[in-house]
Amino acid sequence: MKTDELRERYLAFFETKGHKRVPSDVLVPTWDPSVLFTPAGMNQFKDHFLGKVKLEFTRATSCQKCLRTGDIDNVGRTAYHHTFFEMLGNFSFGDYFKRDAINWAWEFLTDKKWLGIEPSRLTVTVYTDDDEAAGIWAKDVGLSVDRIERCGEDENFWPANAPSQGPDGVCGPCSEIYFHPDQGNPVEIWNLVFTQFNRVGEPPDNLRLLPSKNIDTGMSLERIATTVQGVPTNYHIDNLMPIVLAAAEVCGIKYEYESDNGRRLRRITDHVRACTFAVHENVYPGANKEKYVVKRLLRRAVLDGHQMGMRQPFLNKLVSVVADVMKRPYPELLETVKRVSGVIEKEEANFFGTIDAGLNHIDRVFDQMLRENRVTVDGAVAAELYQTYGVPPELFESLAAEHNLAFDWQGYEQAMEEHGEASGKVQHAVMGTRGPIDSLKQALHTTEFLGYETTEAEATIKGIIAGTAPNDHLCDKMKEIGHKNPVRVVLDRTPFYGESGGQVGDTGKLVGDGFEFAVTDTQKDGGLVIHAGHLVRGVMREGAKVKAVVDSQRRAGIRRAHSATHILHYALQKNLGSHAQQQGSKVDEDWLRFDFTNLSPVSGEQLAAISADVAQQVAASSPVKWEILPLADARKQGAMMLFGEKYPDPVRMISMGAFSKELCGGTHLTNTREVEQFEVLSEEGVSAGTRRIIALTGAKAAQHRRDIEAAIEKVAKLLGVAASEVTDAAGVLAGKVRELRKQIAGGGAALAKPQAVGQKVKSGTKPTYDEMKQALLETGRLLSVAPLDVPRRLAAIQADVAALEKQLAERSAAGPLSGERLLESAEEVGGVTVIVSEVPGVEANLMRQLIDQVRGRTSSSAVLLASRQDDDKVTLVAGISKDLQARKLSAGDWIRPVAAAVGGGGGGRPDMAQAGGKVPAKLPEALQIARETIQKMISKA
RNA sequence: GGGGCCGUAGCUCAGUUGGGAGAGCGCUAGCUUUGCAAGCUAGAUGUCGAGGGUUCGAGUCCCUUCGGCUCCA
Repeated sequence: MKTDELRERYLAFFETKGHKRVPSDVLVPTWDPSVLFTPAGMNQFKDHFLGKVKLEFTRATSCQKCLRTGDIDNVGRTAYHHTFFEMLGNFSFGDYFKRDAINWAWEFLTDKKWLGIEPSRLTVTVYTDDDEAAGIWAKDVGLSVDRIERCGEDENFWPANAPSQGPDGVCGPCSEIYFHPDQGNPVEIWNLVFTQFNRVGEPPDNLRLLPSKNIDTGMSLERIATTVQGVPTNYHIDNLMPIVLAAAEVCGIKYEYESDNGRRLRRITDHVRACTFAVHENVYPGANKEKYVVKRLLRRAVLDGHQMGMRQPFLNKLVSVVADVMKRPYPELLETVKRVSGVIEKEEANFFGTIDAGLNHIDRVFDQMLRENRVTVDGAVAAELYQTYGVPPELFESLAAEHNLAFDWQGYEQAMEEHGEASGKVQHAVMGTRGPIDSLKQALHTTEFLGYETTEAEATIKGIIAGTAPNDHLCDKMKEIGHKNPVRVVLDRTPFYGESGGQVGDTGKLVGDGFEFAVTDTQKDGGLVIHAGHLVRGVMREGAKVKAVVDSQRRAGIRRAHSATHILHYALQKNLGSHAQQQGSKVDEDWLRFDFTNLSPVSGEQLAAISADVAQQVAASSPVKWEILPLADARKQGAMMLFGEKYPDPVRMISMGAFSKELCGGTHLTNTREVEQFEVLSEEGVSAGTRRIIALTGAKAAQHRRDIEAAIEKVAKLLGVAASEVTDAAGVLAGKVRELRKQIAGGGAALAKPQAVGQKVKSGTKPTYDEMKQALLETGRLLSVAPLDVPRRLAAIQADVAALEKQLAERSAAGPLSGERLLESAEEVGGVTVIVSEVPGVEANLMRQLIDQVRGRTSSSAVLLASRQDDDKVTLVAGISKDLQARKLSAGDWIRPVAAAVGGGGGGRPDMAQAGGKVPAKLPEALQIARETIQKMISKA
């Protein structure tokens, strides 16, 4: 039986038992912050199990794509381990329990109509004291007692060891079904979890029966397929073997089960399948969270290829094979093969680069080991190379082996552990714990949301929660004013929008009889809306009537920003391509941040075109409408759907004119013109493949626009050119500074004529705002400063130019400079040519060159030059010839007392020393000291 | 979210208690030579990522910032 057929039969079987067939949730559920990837079939039903949502069905079955990295080291080595796999499951939310779960599992496995597995090949386990389950297996199914094994809480409890070690919360015993093949050990094929307890505290008597019990079963599709198809490992089933063989072909080797390369090919198979799905869902390899997991999986697979001799990207060629074998359940994979393999290829190429660089680092380590005569690669060193440059330790080890060197894995592991601790651990949220919010949830289920129609409404207080978790609690009344931690209030109905879908929560106030509560933030928890804030006057009681009033001005700004976000999303896709999908979004008062997929930075022209498109849609005054409709209908109408977003059904769809349809729960305008203005503040990278645009709307956009206009005007005035020419003019000015610096350093005789920088102001048409803005942005980039800092920076550059020109003027006033001319003023002291001279406008570098010239023309010389700068600085450089050094004279000794005379200090090497001072007025005296000092030094030597 | 590393010539990089910006490859010219990444000689090339600070003096020390690489969670 093919895997595709097996999957279908399972779902069909449970449909006959009254289950709703639910499609697989996404692999990367961004709606669930507690996990990076979907780890099990039950994940999408968490809230169903906890009674947090209204149940539209009480029995469900699904085939869920899952990804786990806990056992990643076993992948390829064993027959059954994967990172990516599909999990079959059937679920009961307070509906049927053990009896049906067990009987149906047995029926599906053994009935000829379904899988028809020989019953004698199956045994089961139950939890130690679960007589109920054991009884059902014995009496209903008819298993003999020797085929029902009782196991402890480490094996047959979920979560493992929960009764004794926790965590608190929902838990229960389970029953596992084993298959006994002809050869080898029995394999667990199905796990039935009976969640019937709530754990509270430490044993004994810490397991309380839940009022509604649940069933959660899981059967790995790959494993049951292996069993049914009678093949030795999961990698031999009909939808994995083609990938293994394709990988072997791409790598140019023959697949053999029992070999290092066999293991490598299986690992490549698993990882490329995982990466294909993840990248398909727009999770690109990167530095954080799930992106990092994808990157690591990818690199492990590439490293396996590298160890088999591959030196060019190859994994990307397997994407189409994965899509082909998985096309029946996931036809959408076929549509993105090109994009997915492109992304993978790019990352592969990156990693080959990393490996190349790593080889150099490794060689350096080997060289050092050779010098120090060591034969074992230090694990800590290897770990450091891995942490810093990504040099894979496996690569290090195999190269070490080639050099007959050992590799210290133990030291490596230890160093990595220390690094993990230094990087900080994160504690995981415990599932199913019950706080005051949860009891409110059970009583209320949802807060009725009125915010789409109004910003004011009458409501009743249903709960007041004070304190912070885990010490938070419900209270009947609240009279304390000025409390430090925010208090949370739950109403039966509210116009306040709780933060979700990137839109921030509303602020405002709750006014009741004799009291007022200031709402500083609004959050959502399940279906409840939580108003957080502070009591500002009076006494607030549970059950009291209030008037809930949203800060409508702020809300208006949020609506502008949110609708503008949808328009921006449209404009991005139009200008960059359909890949430019939302990756994240934050909407605040007239402020929005939008992350989207795009491999390269968005150019100035593209950005201008995007802004123009947004402006055009705003000006077009398109109506904004929303409707509630079935998810399938929304999809049919081409509404934008995002991966990882969990959409309810029916769903709320926002449409703007004919150009935008998005599923969204946020608050919006009624017409695009109400956005008023839209201004992009910045475009930047957040991680590889993801860009971020920050933009403003309404009054904030208008203010920003005025700031830009003011800045450009200032710049234009400063440079004396038209606004459209500021970039060029700034470039010329920056070039001029460079030129002047070079002249001063090089001592070029020609004094640059101060050239007019576009003195003529062109009349002609006034440039548009967009042109001026782009000019300012470009100028900012040119000078590497923020656009609004451009005027200040330019003023500084102009001051520099003036100072440099002054310096050059001083120098040219003093006449041409050269070693020859200096020699004219030389005096002879004991056979040594001594020059002590002020050289106006000359800086240190040029002084050194002059001294070198003198030394080149004389046999024995001592030269000290000085110049004044900026009215408060003196620069001194002294040099002596080699023969004087041989007589133990030092330029440093000479220059020190001279520098002291002008209030400074200095030093350097024996042949050349540099110093400076702060009192230019004393320079003449200092030079006199210089002459006396050198005379003494020469006569003494 | 946290840790580490790197930005110096077109490229790959060196630059040692702070004191004259370098090497190899490439490039240009000449010579030599019939060749396969040839040899010799000469030469050009730098906002030492950006901004600020400390200092008489910063590629080097401190702070800020931008860009890139990398690991951990």
